[in-house]
Amino acid sequence: MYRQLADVLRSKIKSGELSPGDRLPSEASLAQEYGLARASVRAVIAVLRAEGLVTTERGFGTKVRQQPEREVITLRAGERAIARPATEEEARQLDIDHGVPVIVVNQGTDERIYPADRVELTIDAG
Amino acid sequence: MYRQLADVLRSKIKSGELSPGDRLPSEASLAQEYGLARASVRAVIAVLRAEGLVTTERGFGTKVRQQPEREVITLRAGERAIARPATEEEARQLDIDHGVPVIVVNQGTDERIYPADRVELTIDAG
DNA sequence: ACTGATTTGTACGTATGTATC
DNA sequence: CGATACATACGTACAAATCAG
Repeated sequence: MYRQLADVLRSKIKSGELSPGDRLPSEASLAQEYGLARASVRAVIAVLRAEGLVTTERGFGTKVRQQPEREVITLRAGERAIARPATEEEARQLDIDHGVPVIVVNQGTDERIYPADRVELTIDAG
Repeated sequence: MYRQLADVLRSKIKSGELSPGDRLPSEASLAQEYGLARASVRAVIAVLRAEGLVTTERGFGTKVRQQPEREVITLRAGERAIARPATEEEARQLDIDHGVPVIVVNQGTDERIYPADRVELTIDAG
C-alpha cells in the first residue's frame, strides 16, 4: 500500500505538479491525508530519496530535487571507472547523502570522485 | 546509537569474522542482544544493504554479500555511460534491489544496462 | 538573543502478513 | 504443517534542527 503513495508522489513530480524546489507536505500531514502512520510515510520518502527525486533537510522538510545537469567526463587511456556507494566522509565532502553512488575514475594511484548522478562518461575521441 | 551497531557489523564483515555467505543473526536476536527495537535494527541493516555489504531475503535472513567480480566493460567511440538508480522493472530483471544503481551504456537508441557494482569501465584502447 | 512552532530524526513497542525452510 | 524470519503497518514519545517573530 505504501507503494501507492510512492506512485502518487512520483507522478506528481514527473508531471510537474510538484516542481523542483517545491516542498512536499510534511510527513505528518501526508500521514493524515492518506490515512497512514508516519513511519509508513517515511518509508515512502526514503524510496523517493533513493531514486534521487527529493532531498530532505531535518527541521525543514523534503523538497523536490533539481535534476542535475550531467557534466561530461572524458575517460582517457589507462583510466578505469567504477561506481560504488559513497562513504560517510565522501558524502560530507561532496554534499550528498551517505550511500548515494559515486563514480571513481582511477589511473594508477590517482583518483577522482564524482557524484554519480552529475556525470556522464565518454571516451577521449582524440 | 544505531550507527554503533552499523559500525560493529561493518567491521565484523570487513575483518572477515563474518565471511561472504554467512548469515547475520536475525533482526529479533540482534535487537535483543544490543538492546534495540527491531525497527532500529532494520534501519541498520538497510544502511549495510545500501552499502552493498549484505543482501536480505524475506523469510530467510540477511547474509554477507560476496563482493562481486567486476566485469570490464569497454566504452567505444560515441558511447556514453551514466549511473542512475534502477527502476523497479530493471531491479526485477537484473535481480538487484530497487534503487540500487545501474550503469547505462548508450549509443543512439541502443542501450545496455548493468548493475553498477559489477562493472568497471575502460576505454577502447585501440 | 531568545522563544515558540514546525518538521524531521531516532527510538521505543506491538500486531499481522507472507516467504522460506 | 509448523517454525523461523523478514515486510509492512499501526501507534507513541522525545530529541534536534530550522525558521519566523
